[in-house]
Amino acid sequence: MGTRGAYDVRLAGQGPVDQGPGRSRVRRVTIYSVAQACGVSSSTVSRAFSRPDLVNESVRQRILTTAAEMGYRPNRSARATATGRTGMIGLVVPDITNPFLPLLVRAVQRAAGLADWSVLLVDAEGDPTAESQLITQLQGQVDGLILASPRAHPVALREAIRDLPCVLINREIAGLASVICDNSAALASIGDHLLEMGHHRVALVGGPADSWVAAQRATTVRGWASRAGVILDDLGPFEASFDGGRAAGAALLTTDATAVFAFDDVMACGVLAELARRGVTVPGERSVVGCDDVLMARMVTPSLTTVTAPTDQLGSAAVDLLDRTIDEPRAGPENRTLPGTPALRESSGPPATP
Amino acid sequence: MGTRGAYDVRLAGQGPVDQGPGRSRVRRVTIYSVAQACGVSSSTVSRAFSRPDLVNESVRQRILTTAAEMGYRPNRSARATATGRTGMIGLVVPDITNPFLPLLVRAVQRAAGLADWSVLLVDAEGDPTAESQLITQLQGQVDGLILASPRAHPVALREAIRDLPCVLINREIAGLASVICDNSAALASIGDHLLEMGHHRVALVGGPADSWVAAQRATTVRGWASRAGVILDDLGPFEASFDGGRAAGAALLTTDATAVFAFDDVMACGVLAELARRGVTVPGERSVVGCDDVLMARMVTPSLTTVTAPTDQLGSAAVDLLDRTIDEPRAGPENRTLPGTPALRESSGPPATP
DNA sequence: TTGAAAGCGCTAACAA
DNA sequence: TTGTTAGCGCTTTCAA
Repeated sequence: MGTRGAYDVRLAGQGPVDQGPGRSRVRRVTIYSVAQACGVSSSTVSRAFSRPDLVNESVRQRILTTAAEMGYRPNRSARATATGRTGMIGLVVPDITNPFLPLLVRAVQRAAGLADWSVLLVDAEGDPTAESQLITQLQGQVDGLILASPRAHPVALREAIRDLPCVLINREIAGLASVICDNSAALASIGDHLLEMGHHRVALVGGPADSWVAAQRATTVRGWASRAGVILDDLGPFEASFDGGRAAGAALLTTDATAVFAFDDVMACGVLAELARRGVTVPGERSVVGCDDVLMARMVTPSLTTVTAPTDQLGSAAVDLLDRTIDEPRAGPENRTLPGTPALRESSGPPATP
Repeated sequence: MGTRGAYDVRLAGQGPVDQGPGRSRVRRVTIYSVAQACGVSSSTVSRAFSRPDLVNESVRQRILTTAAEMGYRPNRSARATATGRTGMIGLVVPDITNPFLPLLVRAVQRAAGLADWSVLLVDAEGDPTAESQLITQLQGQVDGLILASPRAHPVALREAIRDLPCVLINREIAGLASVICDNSAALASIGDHLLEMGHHRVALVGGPADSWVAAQRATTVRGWASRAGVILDDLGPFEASFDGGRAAGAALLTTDATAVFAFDDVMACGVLAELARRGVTVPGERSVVGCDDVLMARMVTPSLTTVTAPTDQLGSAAVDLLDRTIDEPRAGPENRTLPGTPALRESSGPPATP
């Protein structure tokens, strides 16, 4: 006799159901109780939910109705033990207080929800080594991983990931799938615009030295400057924070650059604040350009010229790639690139003609 | 013979283990493989991880070592089916792009992590009715719920929560546990400070009409004003957003108030921006006070006088209460109140004497 | 289209 | 302190 047989018998009985060791919850609604109420077998109820096509339409309707009446909710854990899939993906972010990340989190959650996935968010609180530890802890708890611009060392990352399907956002590591926001065209276009307005000397405020994104953006700006024949003051690296931006603002004033590309919007806000503190006008005396287009970029005064990241597409592309990686683990890692778009606002304008 | 017996036999055999229907993953490391490698029973391995005190020290060490070597990771889903506990809590936020929430999310995650809980973050994207739906979907997936300043209707909330243990943050609903940030003392103290500096007419920029927090803060400010004998211009309600703040800024200029309490920092930033746009100086012509002390409050120019919320304590108190609610479901709901603290910055000062 | 039965990996009574 | 065993709620063969 199978284990289930005994259970069925008990369920049919009158006495209180022994919920097993250590449990004393209210009797839960399971496929068995629904099955009994419908006069069908538990397998049919199971199928009604997970393989609806395999069940007679009218029977299915009946099951769905009574299940709803009884308040049945499939037990995800049980399903997970049976199928080997948890239906969850881990989303690891380096620092949830970075205002770009909530936008990305929302995008990922939305896309994941459409594919009926839950998202386990994990915040490394700005500590790169924590990233790999947290990933290790996610092993066995999720079906796959999305790592948003991870800062951890590639070797540590690989080790932590093991053979969990994984997609990177805004970072490339050989052998792993990734979704990249390419800001080169947008930054070049903003650069050209600055040039047209009369900026012939431009500064670059570099982000952290170990940041993949910072390196990308720096390369882009340097490339544009040399192509455009613009003198570039290469400042940094700075910490990618508001205070880092203030330091950069101070450094900027030691140069003759009339415009500046900051690593991201947060730093650009720091630059704006420092310039304001010192009575330097924007865009009159200096034009300031950010990157990402976080909510704050519209809120500061003057509002920030920046590059809008395609957050929603980044999120859904990441989920999409992860989906494939999970379904076909042996397919080579796919990489996708999405362009940012320029957003010209108040912080850029023609330089004051002295 | 129990189900396990058959499995053990198979494991001991040579042929490839049938991973069950639909599965073709690499053979996973389970307590059984570890047990076999150690020459102990699977229960001992299980205990070594979940009840270490019940296992002989030396045996335990051996198990832990070989488990680590083999790369064993406990399967949370299996544990969950067996114990009826998922080890996860759901954290529902009304709108993750509200800059106060990432701080709270981090606090909750940190506290939860210490209690060995994972956090399933769910974002209602600003839609109050979505909140209850999302909560319903969490049923059977989490052991408990933390609802951060939920906006949904109490009846809908109750229905969605059912008998899931639940703790509210910054909202009170009869019968549910809650953790509240009480800003009344801090706001009154800031108010007194304004008064001392010579502000005798003050405006209140109210948040959304259906917001519990907005109602609390409004009541507090009104109470302070009447006690202090200050004329209060009661503006609003406004949308709790940057643009709502701008609208409020415009409305503020129709009054003679020299200082303003905004519902929260985001709105205060909107007020600042609108005043700046119109060439009104802060704090010279108007003083502006926010609430929450989000990161942005330090970043704007002038920096924002506000009330600092005890984010970390809110998070750990919520987790703590949830812990109790889960362990003792029949204990009455506990409520805890934590005070905010005043943060005087640049946006408040003596009114210009014309 | 359905049901019986075995099994997912783990826990926890119970007995030894 | 350890092993035996039944069971958690679900999925999925296999046979009917």
